[in-house]
This record gives sequence, structure tokens and C-alpha cells, in this order.
Amino acid sequence: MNPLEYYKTIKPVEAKKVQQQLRQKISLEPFDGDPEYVAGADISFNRGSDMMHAAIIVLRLPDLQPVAHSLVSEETPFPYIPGLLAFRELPVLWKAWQQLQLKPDVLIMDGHGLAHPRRMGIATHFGIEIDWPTMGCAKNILTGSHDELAAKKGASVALMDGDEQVGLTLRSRTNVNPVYISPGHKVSFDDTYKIAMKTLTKYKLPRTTRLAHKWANRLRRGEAEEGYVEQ
DNA sequence: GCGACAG
DNA sequence: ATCTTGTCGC
Repeated sequence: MNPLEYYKTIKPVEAKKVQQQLRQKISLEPFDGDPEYVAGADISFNRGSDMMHAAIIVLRLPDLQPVAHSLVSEETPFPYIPGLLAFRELPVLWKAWQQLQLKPDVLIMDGHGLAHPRRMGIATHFGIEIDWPTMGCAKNILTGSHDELAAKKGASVALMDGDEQVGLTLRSRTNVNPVYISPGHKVSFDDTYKIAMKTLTKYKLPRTTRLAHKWANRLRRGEAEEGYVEQ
């Protein structure tokens, strides 16, 4: 059964309490060995609609070739509230994860992990729920700030929330605005950097994110069907 | 009180 | 997040 069913009846005040409770379960233990498979998770939806379209796609390393994908559509009863994104998107992602047969070594999610006011971004929250290594990769900052960053691909600087590091600002492509990566669960700050670099090609966003986004959109437009497919 | 605010 | 054409810069 889906432990996230509970989140469908929850209200914002309770949601924040859940985040405070989950906080003590966060693990930043380094990832062991070299990952063989990485996956990307993303959601797509029409503005104004609560029907969420989720995609998780698994890529093989180091060639980044897709080997499997899981697509699921489901309605969400929770609105978008900054800081509470997980309660809107996790239920459908949970189904997509359960349906996925080939589990990756690490899952890269759209949005933040630790780089969250209560250190409980969607990547951390989901990692704890499924007890799996996860990390966040966001296009915008939710909380925190950082020093100037060199313009060359691979440059990085700590993302700080007060005097605490919550993530890394990463130049994923030369002369392009950076992305913000942070540990979700069961990975270290160093791991997030190494893993992110393995997934970058010629674009700003990791190939995992790009492909998950593409499939989520196909599902939304009816160009792809729900289900699990392995190559 | 005011401004900020993942997707 | 999504809706959209052209356009600036490496």
C-alpha cells in the first residue's frame, strides 16, 4: 500500500509537522562505489489542472543511454505551496517508483533536497519514504545564497543557508546560469557533485532531468502511455 | 511589517 | 509548471 495516501488529506500546518518529524531520519552517508544506473524523475501538468503526469527514466552509466521508464498519471489534491512541493508531487511519483522494475543506484529529482527551509525538499522526503539514495537538482533557489561562481562548466560553490551548507551551486554548462544540487538521502555533498557531472552533456540540465521531462510531457499530451517499459 | 518563495 | 516567436551571443 501507498504510505503517501495519508498526504492526500493533510493540510499545510500538518504537512510542516510531518517535515519536522522526517528531518531526524535524514542520512548523508556517502554513496558506496560507482553508480551503474542513474534515474531522473519529473512531473508535467497543464496549468490549472490537478492531473499530474509522472515520469521516471533510468539511464545506464557511463554512456547515459536510457534503459527503462515508468509513466503514471494521477490527480493530486494538494496545491503548489513553496516548501511543500513534496505533498503535491510525491503520491504519483510513488506509484511510478513502485512500478519501476529496474531500480537505479541513485535517483535525481527536479527540485531541492536539503536546500529547503526545514531541510526537507522533495528529494530528501522521497528518499526517506522509499529508503533510497536520492539528490535534488533545481533551476531556482528556494532558500540560501552563494558567492560568485566561475563561468566554466564544472565550477561549483557552496549553497549556504545562514552558516550551514545545504547544497552546491553548480555551473552545469559554460556561461549559462547554474543549477542547484543538494543531497536528498543517503548521498554526501561530494556524491551529488560527482553524480551530477556524470549526467551532464552539452546542456544545462542533466540528461536524466531532460529525458524525464520529455517523457512526462509526452504522457501529458497523450503521446505516450502509462506503464513500465524496459529496453 | 515586508519581501521571497523548488515545481 | 505551461503558454509561445523571435532574437542575442558564444
